[in-house]
Formats: sequence, structure tokens, C-alpha cells
Amino acid sequence: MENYRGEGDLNDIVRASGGGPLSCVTSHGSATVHTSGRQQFPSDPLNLPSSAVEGHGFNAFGDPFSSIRDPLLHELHMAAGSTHFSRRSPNSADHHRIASNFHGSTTIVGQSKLFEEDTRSPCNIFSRIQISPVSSRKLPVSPCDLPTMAASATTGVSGRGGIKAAAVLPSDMINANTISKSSLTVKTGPVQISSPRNLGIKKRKSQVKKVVCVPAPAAANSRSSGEVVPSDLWAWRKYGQKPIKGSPYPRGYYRCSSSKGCSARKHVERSRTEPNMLVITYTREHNHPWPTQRNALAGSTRSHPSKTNNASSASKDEELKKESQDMEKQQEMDDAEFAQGIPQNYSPALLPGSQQAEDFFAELDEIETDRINLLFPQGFSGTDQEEQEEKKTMVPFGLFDWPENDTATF
DNA sequence: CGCTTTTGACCGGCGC
DNA sequence: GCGCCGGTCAAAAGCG
Repeated sequence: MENYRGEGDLNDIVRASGGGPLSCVTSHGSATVHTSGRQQFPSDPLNLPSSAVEGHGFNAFGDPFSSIRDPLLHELHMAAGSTHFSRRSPNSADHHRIASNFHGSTTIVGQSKLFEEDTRSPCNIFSRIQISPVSSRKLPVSPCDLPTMAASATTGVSGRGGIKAAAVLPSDMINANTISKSSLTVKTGPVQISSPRNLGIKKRKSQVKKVVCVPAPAAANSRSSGEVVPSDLWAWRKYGQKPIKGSPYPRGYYRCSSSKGCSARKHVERSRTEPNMLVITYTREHNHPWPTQRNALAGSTRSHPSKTNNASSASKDEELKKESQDMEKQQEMDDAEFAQGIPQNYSPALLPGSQQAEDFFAELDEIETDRINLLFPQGFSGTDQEEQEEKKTMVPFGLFDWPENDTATF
């Protein structure tokens, strides 16, 4: 009895596992990042910051939230304890820089491709993880099921379902994981072409999916079902749970309850191969700004929102805001650092007068806008993601509100 | 009261 | 065409 459906499950999801090779292949399979020999992820998930990372950053491919910096990203950043956790590396130079800083043994192949990919997606580091469109409707078993995935991601092997490995995992993202001192893994998933019934009017030709792997928190946060779901800024309401064929673990279906009418969805399931890992798949997009606070605590049998938590959601918001501002400052520092020294270890395609240079600076403008958007997200559109071209993006993680973390309040 | 989770039923796409 | 399967709906019950 096969445990896998053998449909290229997860083949297109790249995982940055400790010491293991990390392969990132663009849609053209032209870029591969190999990390070797360096322990990047502490094997002990308990070392995690008591938070999970999940994100909603979209990329430049139409993601309305690509310009939004996860207000909680700073947590990851801080956890990293490094100023090198750059959230923006608009070009491969930045990739290279970070690679040099953190991955002495890291080599980047196909850098130019990374650059190309990168320039299309702005500041959010998470948004810079992209996956090429696939035609399969099959969702990977789990991004955490790495070996097969990585292998085929590298080789471009397609699963039965035609999933072609295609992921761009920015090296700084890799570092983000690495420096987070956690076993947190962030992976990109395929764009699953599913056909949700609620597509209603017409069959959705494509759907954005973002797959994130996080270490499953201890059972402290377990619900009545026993499932443990890391929480994030968004409020999610569970609307279903289904056993998934081939997996001993059920999949929980959540929809965003932060705002009525929000169509954002996420699925949470355990990795088949790594039960201690949760695979969170985001589908559809939020059509509203970041919630200032979680609503609806009533009836929650979910993670107990407050011990000390409810102390002040308002002050928490202020804190978040302040920290996001700190992030901006840090970003400026990063930018300055980038401007001063990066080219030294990078033989750039970014030359004055070049088109790429123009793009780069154009992107800087976008970044500034992004920063504004972060603080004033009201401008978020309800862009019809459904009409967008199929795309895959990696998502940011906020490290939030894991059961042990009583400081997290939403 | 308003929200949540749970859970069985239903729907629709896809593979055979 | 049929069955499988994933995703969603909606009723019931619980929680603060």
C-alpha cells in the first residue's frame, strides 16, 4: 500500500533541511542553490521561537500583499538575531551577500536566473520565493517530504500529475530559516489547480497556493481534536476537516475570519514523513488589511488566546507597529550596507545604465511604497487573485503565538 | 450573543 | 459513466 500517491507530491517544494542539499530550480530549471555541510536547522524543534511562521506576502505577480511586510516578520528577524536577515534583496547581489555571510559553503548556480526571478518580486523576502506554474491539480503530499521533492526539484522530474519542480528559494530566505535557530522550514509549493466548488461562477483556471512547513508545536496548543495549529495574525475559522488519502493525519480546513467576505483559506496537515512538521497551505488571498487584532475569541477551543495575552491587544498593536518601524530602520541599514559593500563580492549583472539597474532602482521605489503600504495597508485591493496567472510564491512566516508563547496576543 | 469547533453530507473535478 | 477524492457547507454544540 503506497503511502504516497506518487504524483510528484511535494516534488516541487524545496526544503532547506539542515545540512542537506537545497535545490532550488526555477521554472526553467536553470537555477540551483546548493547548500552543503552546514547545519542550518537545529534538529530540535523545541528550540524554535515559540511561534510559527506563516505569511501572506504576495509577489510582484499580482499579489496584492506582496508589498506588505508581515508585521510580525520582525519576530523572525529578531529571532535570527542578525541584521543580515534581509527582507529585501532585490537582486542576486543580495543573495550572494547573504550567502557569503551565512553560508560559507553555499554556492549559487544560476545566479543570473535568480536575479531575474528576484527582480520580479519586491521587497518581501518571502515573496521572493516563487514557483513556476504547474499544470497539475494535485497538491503535493507535503512540502516536508523532502527527499523526493528536492531530487525532482533539482532534476525537474515531474510527478505523475505533471508537477514540475520549480522553485526559487532566495538564499536569504534560506538564511532566514537558518538563522532563525529553529527547525522552521519554509517551502514553496506548487500552484495546485484545484477546482473548489466555491469557485462558483466559473471554474478557476488557476489558484495561488503557498505551502509552508513549520514544526508542529507541542500538544500544549492542541485542540480537542488533538491537532496543533500555529496561529498567526489572521484569525482563522476551521470549517472542515478531512482525512487525506495516504496520510494518517487529517487535514484541517480554515478560512479567514479576520474579515467577513475574505476568501483566504488555509489547510493544515501534518507531514506524512515528518509528523512533527505541519504543512500549511495557503490558498486564495486576503482581501483586507492585516487585522489589528483577532476577533472572536468566543467559543474558541483553539489555542487559548490569553493568559497574559489579552492584557492589551491595543498595546500589542502598538508594539507591532513599533517593531515594524524598527524593521524599516533595519532595512535601511541593510540597504546602506548593500549600497556600500555588496558589489565587492558580487559580480553583478547590475550595471549602471543597464536595464537591470533601471529595474532595480525602479524596484526601490516600489519598496518605499511597500513600506508605506505596510503601515497603511488600507489601500489593499481586493485584487481578483482568481484571475491571476497561476503562480507560486513562498510565504512569509510570522513567528507567532505558539502555545508556549504567552506573550503573543492577537 | 457571537463566535468557535466538530462532523457528516454534499458537490464537483479528475482518473480510469 | 462511475467512483474516488478533495474541498466546502451547514447544523449542532460549546465557550467566553
